[in-house]
Amino acid sequence: MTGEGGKRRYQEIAELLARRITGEGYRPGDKFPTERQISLELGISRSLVREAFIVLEIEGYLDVRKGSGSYVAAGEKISLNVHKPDFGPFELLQARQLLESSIAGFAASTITKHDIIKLRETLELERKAIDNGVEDYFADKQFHLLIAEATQNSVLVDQVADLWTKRENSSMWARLHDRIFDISYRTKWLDDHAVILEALRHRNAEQARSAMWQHLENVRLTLLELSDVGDPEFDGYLYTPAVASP
Amino acid sequence: MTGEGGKRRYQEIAELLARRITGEGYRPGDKFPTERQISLELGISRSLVREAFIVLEIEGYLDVRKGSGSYVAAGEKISLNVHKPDFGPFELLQARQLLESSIAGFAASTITKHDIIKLRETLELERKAIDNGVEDYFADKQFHLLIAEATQNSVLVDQVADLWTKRENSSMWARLHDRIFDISYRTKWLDDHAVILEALRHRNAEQARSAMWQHLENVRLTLLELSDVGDPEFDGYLYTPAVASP
DNA sequence: TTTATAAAATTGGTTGACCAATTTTGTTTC
DNA sequence: GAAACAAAATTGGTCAACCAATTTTATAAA
Repeated sequence: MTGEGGKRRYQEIAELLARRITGEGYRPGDKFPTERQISLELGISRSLVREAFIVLEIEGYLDVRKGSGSYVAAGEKISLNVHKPDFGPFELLQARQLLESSIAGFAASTITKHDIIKLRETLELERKAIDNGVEDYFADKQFHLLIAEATQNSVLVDQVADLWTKRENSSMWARLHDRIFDISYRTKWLDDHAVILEALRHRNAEQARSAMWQHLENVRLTLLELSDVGDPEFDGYLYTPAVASP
Repeated sequence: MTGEGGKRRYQEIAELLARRITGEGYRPGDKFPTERQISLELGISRSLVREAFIVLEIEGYLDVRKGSGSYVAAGEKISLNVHKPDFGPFELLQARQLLESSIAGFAASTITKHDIIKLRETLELERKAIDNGVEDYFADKQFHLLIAEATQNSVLVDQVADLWTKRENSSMWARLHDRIFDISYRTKWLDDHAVILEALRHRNAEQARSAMWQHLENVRLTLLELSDVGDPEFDGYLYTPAVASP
């Protein structure tokens, strides 16, 4: 705790002032000396005092108000909001439609026999999952990632994986997932996947691109139906289908 | 105790930087940009950045050393990003060519007057940077990010930002950057940017897509010339130009 | 070439000056 | 005397300049 010669100056000042707050009968709401008063008293610059005040503020000792002064706080530590942005389902789908359709088109020119085999296996896995009433979307995700891998470009794989991470972290998407009981649409999406794979197998870029686009458009339309349009965060009307060049 | 509008400035900056540390693949011990670099990047004074650094140090994100710099600290706050993938320059360029050309095409249909103004300002900033012999690529990056923002889709912005993060973390790219002395090609790239902006201004999707593709193709060709083809990690022959549908 | 040393550049540390929001004080008006 | 308004003082907010520790680079010696 102490003894380290390399301790930063503002820390020492902060500890000194913290002791003063806890030990000299200050009560929450009481006015604390101003930055200038402390700097004058300790014979140091105000910036240094200010840095110490910042420590005391996030530690929950002080409440600093511009133009007014600093006041003793109740003692709740301030926590940083490090949360990553929360993307809406339809904003995500618009982005996926644009990016993944391009990726599928490119993959048609780079896909290998091995990629096709793995895609076929994943498609079979999807079919079984639906037959067995499995709820998760593991195979679905796997299918889309495999297409990215078929480009032989790990940046594109990483980008698609990131899109799925964004989906999994989307609070709105989670809410939407709870409303989905019917699984009839899953067979429809499975058919979509089969069409995509067939286009890739023929190395037909335009068909692959178009099939992926249509697949995500089908997903979008289904989600639009299943959505609670009354939800204030509903973003289905904000994001229209995306194409690189109409 | 919620997100009141009157949040203090240093706290917002601290949160921004904390997100950067947790979200951009930083590992304990990694060097973090200096106070001056951040202040320049964000266009604020160093004191403000310094206050944010103090918060980050207290919260266990950073380890600040006088005369040396700031380093990502080891602690529970830092998620163990065990793997920090290192992408090659040409693999990155191939991905960017595919994705950013699609994004530029889409942006042509969504761009606003305000977006165009900001793009024009950034273009002017690029011109001045070249005239003054500024070495960094800040304005270049800004231009590409603004095009993503012109789609009005924050997912696409985040994806493009991720591409630039990958570039900044690329060891091979850093090595390549050191070999580049001539700046004649920068005026060429500036012209490319002007062409892209002009296509966007006319809301011509196909031209915008094509212009962005050609721009990144020009970058690729230049880098191919400047590369040390003897480097065992040189990946220039592995990744050919990418198109969604030829 | 390797090592030792000094100069230069870079980095965080500190300070004082000025800006903007708030509070206090003074003046006017009824 | 009370209320309304304006002026002044006080407060934290922001900035640019300079200081000191460290690192990097250049130079000299072995």
